[in-house]
Amino acid sequence: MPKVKTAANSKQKHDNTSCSKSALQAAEKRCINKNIKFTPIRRKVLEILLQEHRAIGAYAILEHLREAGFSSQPPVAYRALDFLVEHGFAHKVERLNAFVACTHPGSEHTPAFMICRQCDAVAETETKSSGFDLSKMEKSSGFKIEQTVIEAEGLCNSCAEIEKL
Amino acid sequence: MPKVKTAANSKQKHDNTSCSKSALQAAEKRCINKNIKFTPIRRKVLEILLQEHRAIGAYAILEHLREAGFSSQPPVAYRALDFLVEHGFAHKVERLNAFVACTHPGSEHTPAFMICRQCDAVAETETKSSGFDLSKMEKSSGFKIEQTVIEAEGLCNSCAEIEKL
DNA sequence: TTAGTAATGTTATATTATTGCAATAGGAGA
DNA sequence: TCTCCTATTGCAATAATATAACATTACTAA
Repeated sequence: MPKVKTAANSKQKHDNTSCSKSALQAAEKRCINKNIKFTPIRRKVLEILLQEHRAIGAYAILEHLREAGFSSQPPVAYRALDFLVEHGFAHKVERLNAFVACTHPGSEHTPAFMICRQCDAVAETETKSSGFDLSKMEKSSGFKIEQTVIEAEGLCNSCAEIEKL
Repeated sequence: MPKVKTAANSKQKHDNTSCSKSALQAAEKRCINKNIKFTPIRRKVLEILLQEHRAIGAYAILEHLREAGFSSQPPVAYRALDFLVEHGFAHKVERLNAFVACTHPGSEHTPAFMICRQCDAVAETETKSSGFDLSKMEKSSGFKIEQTVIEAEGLCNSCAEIEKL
């Protein structure tokens, strides 16, 4: 089973301070529109996910919360994550038992993830644009799909390049 | 998070004694051909999965092992499961953190699962026949896929019928 | 036979997640 | 404003899932 690494372990770099900021503002706006509460804890957890810019486990999130002076018992993280996932601000990556900020919140979508086993980057794509036709599966089986988990594990472009050398 | 139920909780019935038997024999044969060892523990765990006929957790397997007089520490189950998964006799259903016997072992395939949230049935289909084109995803992203997890959760045909009433 | 490897036994512990209940905050209506 | 209601948070305990580490046994092949 793959382990969730921290940003420090990863080769991927990205200054996400500014995009994290705007994503938080967008989330705030959406919560007001939907009349749901974007409380400090929820906001902080989303901020952590955005900063991290990869999938991280609930207990890693708890550490960040503790450092930031928030209460840090497991339910705190899980409840915030439940909220974020339920409202489409984050996703759970089942393969990693970890969570990641949604890269295109606001639109209803079925996410598909590509998880690099080398650098731990998690890229999210929309199902539709990635060759998946769920409706076909529904039709042929009579199964009524409510939720799907689509996760590919392998090597991202840059790690594959490196491996060639 | 959905809980893994036991056969007793499920509405689905199926006498799997005979098909379990032939599946075990087939597995045995395959192991001889591949020159890998189908030890009593591994055989028993596969038998449990086949009998169960749905996804069950490692600790449920351990109980069965204990009842059957096998050693029942967690590593026993996890090692057998690793073996079965590695050699295509079983799959892990990530969404449930549970394991299920492969319904068409022997052929290389990328499985896709449909998990009924009501009766817990897990149906396996082949990716190709169910509207997924992974190669498209690979091409457009440059990501080299090594393994995929495709799991749909929803209502199976019969549970959907019942719900209509 | 003996050295090497694969498999098993066993203990301990790590990691992930939930339950249950008390305390508090914030909003809607009297 | 007060009061009730509900949502959220705080907190302690524990459940559920999974792995590490190392000793022992069994099988295999030179």
